[in-house]
Amino acid sequence: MKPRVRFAPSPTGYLHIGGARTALFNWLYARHTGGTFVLRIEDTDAARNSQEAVDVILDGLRWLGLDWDEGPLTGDATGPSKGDCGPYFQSQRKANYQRRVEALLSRDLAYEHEGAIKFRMSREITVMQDLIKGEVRRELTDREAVDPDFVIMRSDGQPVFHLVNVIDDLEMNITHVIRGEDHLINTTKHIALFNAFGVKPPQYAHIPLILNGDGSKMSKRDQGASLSSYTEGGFLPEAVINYISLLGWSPKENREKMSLAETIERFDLPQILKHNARFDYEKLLWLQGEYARETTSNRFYELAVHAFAKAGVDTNQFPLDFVKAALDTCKGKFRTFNELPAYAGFYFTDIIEIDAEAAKKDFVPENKPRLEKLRDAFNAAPVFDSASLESALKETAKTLGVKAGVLVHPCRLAVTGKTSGPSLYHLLQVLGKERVMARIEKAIQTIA
RNA sequence: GACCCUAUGGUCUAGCGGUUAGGACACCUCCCUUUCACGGAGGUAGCCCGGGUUCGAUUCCCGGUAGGGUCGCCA
Repeated sequence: MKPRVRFAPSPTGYLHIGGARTALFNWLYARHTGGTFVLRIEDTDAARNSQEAVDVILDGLRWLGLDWDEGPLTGDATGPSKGDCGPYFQSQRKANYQRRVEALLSRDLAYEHEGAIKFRMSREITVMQDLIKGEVRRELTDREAVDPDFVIMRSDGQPVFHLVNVIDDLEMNITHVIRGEDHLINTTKHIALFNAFGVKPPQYAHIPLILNGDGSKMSKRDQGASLSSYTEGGFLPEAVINYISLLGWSPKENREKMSLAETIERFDLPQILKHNARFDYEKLLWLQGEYARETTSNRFYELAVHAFAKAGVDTNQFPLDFVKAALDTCKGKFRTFNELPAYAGFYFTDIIEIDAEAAKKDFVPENKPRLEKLRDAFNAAPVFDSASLESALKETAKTLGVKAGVLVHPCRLAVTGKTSGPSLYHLLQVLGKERVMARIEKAIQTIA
């Protein structure tokens, strides 16, 4: 039988990076084995659910490219879905839970207590086989020793997580439960419930957690905790996927940067690590830079233009050829697209901001005649292209008896306002003679 | 407090009963270069501690310590 796995998030208004990684591992396992990836929304807690919160999850998974074979098509709990095991919203499965609870009640496997329904839990030591952790023997905690039974239906008639999770996994024929290690201890309850329903439990694979860089628990507000920090942070989904796939899983053979196809090919449960991983933002940035460098032209332009738009710069005000040429000089030189407006904003404004520190160093009196000479040389260049400008600058430097860098730095500062950026000669060509001459002239004027 | 999981450089990891303990990110140096980035060449840095098993433990076992998780009419 082909594996059936599921990602069963609760709509809380954001998608945690750890949740995204759980979804990824489930998805990878399904794709690797030719199995089925089911998306189920655990919205039993009506108080904190909304369609918007569900959309955050659906949009996040779509952005990552984690398509589901069964599950909702929209964030509307009563809306359309695909697959034969629906509804895929727990809020729409009340009747199933009710029926199951009654079955337990009738067999005295559950009982009413203060209006709630409690499940009769065994006091025996539970031994379970986890695909990742191996054999886990669980004794009762001190509280469980007092009362091992647990609530499966609240006094207001709402079913509780443990119950619905098990019933849905059972009714959706889930074969492998791949979930965070925070559920490891819950598993004894789940196995007991499966047994009570007379069904063999699925196989469990508890994956390690993702912690902050300092080893503390990663909560909502921490850097990188929410998937939205990447979707809005100028990241490429393939970079995020690649990075989180490496957290708690190893492809062996010293591989780091891998295509999705290769990850699917290599992914399997036995290679999942047992220990938690810390989130390393720098390494993510490195992968992001690698992938950004490789983006195809049109996608690159699209993402770049979007990044400028977010920063309040409408590149559509400029000729398309100019925009493309400008962006071409930036490719491979930054990491997240959100860095781009600061990196290349000088192309799209006439009011450039000059780095004050750099100005103190480069806009000094002795550089004034040099910049004037350079201006004249540029002005006299037969063609205003990178090659001509480069030779014009180098000739000027030679004439002045200085190294090229002596002219390069003030020139860059004059036309971009910054000390680093795209290749100087290329950016000069893209900027065009008119803008370049004006900016150099302006810089000359500011020097006493 | 009880119960559970885990432990290789700062981080992600490979690995093994005998290895110069490998790779990647980050960091440092140098080269390339107009800057930055890329690329290239080097470098600093690691098997948590204590017992045991063994001719020999980073590797196997036990204990400790540390980190993480769970103990809800949340999911």
